[in-house]
Amino acid sequence: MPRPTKLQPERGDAKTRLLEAARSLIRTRGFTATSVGDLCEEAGVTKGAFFHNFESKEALGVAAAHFWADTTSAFFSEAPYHAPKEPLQRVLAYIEFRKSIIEGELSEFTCLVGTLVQEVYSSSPGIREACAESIFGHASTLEADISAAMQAYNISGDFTAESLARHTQAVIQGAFVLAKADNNSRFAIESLDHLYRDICLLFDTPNSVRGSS
Amino acid sequence: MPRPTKLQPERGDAKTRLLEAARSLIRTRGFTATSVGDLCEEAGVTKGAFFHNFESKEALGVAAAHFWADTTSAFFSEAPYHAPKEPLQRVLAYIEFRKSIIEGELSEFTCLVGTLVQEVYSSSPGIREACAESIFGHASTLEADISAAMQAYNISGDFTAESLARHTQAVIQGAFVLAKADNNSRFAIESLDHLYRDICLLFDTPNSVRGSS
DNA sequence: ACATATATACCATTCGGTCGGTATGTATAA
DNA sequence: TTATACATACCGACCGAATGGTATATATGT
Repeated sequence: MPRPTKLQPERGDAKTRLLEAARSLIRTRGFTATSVGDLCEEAGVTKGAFFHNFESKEALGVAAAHFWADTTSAFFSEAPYHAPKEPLQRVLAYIEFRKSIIEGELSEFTCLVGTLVQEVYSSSPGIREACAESIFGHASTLEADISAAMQAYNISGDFTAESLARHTQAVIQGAFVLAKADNNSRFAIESLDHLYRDICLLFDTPNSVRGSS
Repeated sequence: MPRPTKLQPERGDAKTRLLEAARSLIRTRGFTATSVGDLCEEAGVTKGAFFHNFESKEALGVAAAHFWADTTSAFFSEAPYHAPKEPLQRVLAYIEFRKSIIEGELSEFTCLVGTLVQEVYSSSPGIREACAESIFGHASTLEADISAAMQAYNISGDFTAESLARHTQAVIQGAFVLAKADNNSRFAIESLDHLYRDICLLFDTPNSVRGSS
């Protein structure tokens, strides 16, 4: 049973606070550069609480990736881009929504698991796998709309709903890399505009083979 | 004047060996998780040599990013994708070339500066800037061909040669993130296929406005 | 000889992690 | 109710190892 901590009871239980601290600090500094002490300080918790709730720093990394998957999937499932009646419009609305949430500090809109997996893919299989679940799990939430759009437009190119869903995530992840390099969000927006245009073309041109059968 | 080291003279001077060690280790473990001791061991060099050649670990990070920019720009300028006579074909050949060099271990084909900048964009402005120079510098090498192709096909959409060049790099960087999450190169290839198709559509459809003036 | 390049011993600090202890909640039973 | 018993959650001092960095010595090329 979680319980408010003694030190700062108003902030809730230690585990959640540590996961929130991890989300914030890892997005800013990276996983390795974030020490257990940093996390405890940010969470207002002691090391005892840390190692009571997590077996190791790596276990916190895995938990942070799961926490990210859970919170983001709730966030996206409640987002307004599901409203349009046409499936293609929902896909395009998703991209517009992704653009709209690019605001404020880089560490506030970039992806925790994308950063995390680049850093530890080789040294921590557990974290890598949890990140993969988050990324590809989110991608899969787009598949139904893409698939319906492909049927509606009678598309039968040499790609699939799954591959296009994954590609959108690749563009988004790459957009974040460019944004961090540029220390500015403008090129991330720019790439999402390219993605938007590319998907329009994919669904609205003679080049995307429209079968007649 | 560089000089072969005493310990392993056949491997050349310490500075170059440290930069090569950095390229390899940082791509595998990340920057923070790579210690100065690790670098020295991998390079077959002592700490004295390290701090003689680099003022600090961060300075090595900056130098490693410049080293990456130099070696990759030489590599790409000699690559065969410049051969086609049509500019659009050169752009497409570039993407095919990028696909063709996705081979072997993840740490052998992924991008040093893309990984590096995700990790330290906030904590080390010097490294961030060096990474940005490498990424956007490489993107700019594509601009002439894209621009020429846009003129040849009389394209006047709401994008530019610069933006498309950057977008290709976003896709490539994102493809590497997905590859690391999946611990496999297949989805990286898949995204480059999407990029290839998208560029074909962009240059070969009624949807890309072909002005008559 | 003299500047440069490499080697080695060493230092203060920080790291992830451990451990004994305390405070709080809950189940049981008189 | 109240006393007892036990489990859970948190605290904070402490540990050995590793960290980035320094100081000094030595080797090499001109």
